[in-house]
Amino acid sequence: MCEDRQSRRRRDPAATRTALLRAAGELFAERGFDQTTVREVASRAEVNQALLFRYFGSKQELFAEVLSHNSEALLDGGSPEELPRRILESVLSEHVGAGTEHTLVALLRSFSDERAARLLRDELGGAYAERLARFTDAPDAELRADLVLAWFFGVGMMRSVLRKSPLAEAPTEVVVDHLMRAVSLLLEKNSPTGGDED
Amino acid sequence: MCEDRQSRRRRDPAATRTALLRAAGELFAERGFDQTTVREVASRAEVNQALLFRYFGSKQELFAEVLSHNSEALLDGGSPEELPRRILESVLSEHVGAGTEHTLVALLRSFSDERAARLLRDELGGAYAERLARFTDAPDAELRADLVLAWFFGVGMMRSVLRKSPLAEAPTEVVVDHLMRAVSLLLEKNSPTGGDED
DNA sequence: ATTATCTATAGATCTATAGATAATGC
DNA sequence: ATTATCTATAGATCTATAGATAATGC
Repeated sequence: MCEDRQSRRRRDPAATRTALLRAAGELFAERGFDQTTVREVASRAEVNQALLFRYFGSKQELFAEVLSHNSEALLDGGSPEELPRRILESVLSEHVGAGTEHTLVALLRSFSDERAARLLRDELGGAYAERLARFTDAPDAELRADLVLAWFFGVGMMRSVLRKSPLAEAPTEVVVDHLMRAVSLLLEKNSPTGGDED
Repeated sequence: MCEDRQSRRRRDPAATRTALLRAAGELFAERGFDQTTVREVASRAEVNQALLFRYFGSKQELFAEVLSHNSEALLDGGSPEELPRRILESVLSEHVGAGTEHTLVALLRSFSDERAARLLRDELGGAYAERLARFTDAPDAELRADLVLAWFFGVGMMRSVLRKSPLAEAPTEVVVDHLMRAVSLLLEKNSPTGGDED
């Protein structure tokens, strides 16, 4: 019998690519790398599944592109002093929404995948931590930055991924306040002319 | 032709069960829930794969049992005052090793799986956070406990799962010192009679 | 006789590719 | 003519189960 076939999409490579990237961003954020299938991505993008491979080569390369795309926007999207707060708010908000860049939740949901983890460690972790390290002149600045980043990720994980109460229900500002207070301890700058230290 | 079959294991239900639990604990810690297959578990336990289902019903139930088993040991395994430090050390150490109870790394690697996440949120998260909340009498004690737990998990994740430098190479004591200092801020007790704290 | 252990496989995935079809650009 | 899009499927998983086999306990 004549199955009704998918109506053929208009030829528009750029739009197809963009649609795939966007759908992938949403789905990775909703389910993580593992649990997202290429068929779901294609389906949400309203694109044939084979095109995903034509444009990105593999599911993993697609993920890498999503991550670097979204991270650039976050790292360079505002004043440097506000970066810690911006990262924090990105992992706290789960509005996997409309036009704007996605949150870091995609990343948080993908920690457990070996291949995704390598990307995180090598490309992203480095970029975020390096920026945070600039906030302090302590000799172990990079370690402190890692600890702060780990906190942000951990909180985002428990709140947006795990949805543990009461953290999941707490107002963003309350969470941000608590964290920023403790973080300023770790990342404070001791002015070289002899400020006090902890 | 006559394939050489698996030599039949001695009948010992208790030992079989234990072997499966132990192998599962190791593998979940090494690879997480998703990436661990029941065949690997059975193989490491030197047990036929079908027995896993006989004894635990499903992969998910096996995971639940591993988690609760390991957590009990951690929660009740020492002085209450030392609990934060014990949790922290558990996520920092990755010695997925011999006889002793496993670390929490199994848990950390499984955040992204929906089914595993439910277990974490409902059973474990609750137990750990509740214990931590006892350390402070702040009105938002439970939220603070969540934030501390999130930090521990986040640090464990970046160190043991992601293996990000320099965090992955830092000595345990250094990491513990940094965290415990900041944590004492969040969990301090303002004794009503006005003694000194921490 | 009971039941722990094992074999074999159903059934349900999922990624990736080869090659057919048809819309565009020259 | 070129190449974006689509069909169909190979090939490789993985969980779970039905039923055969054999070790134990009475």
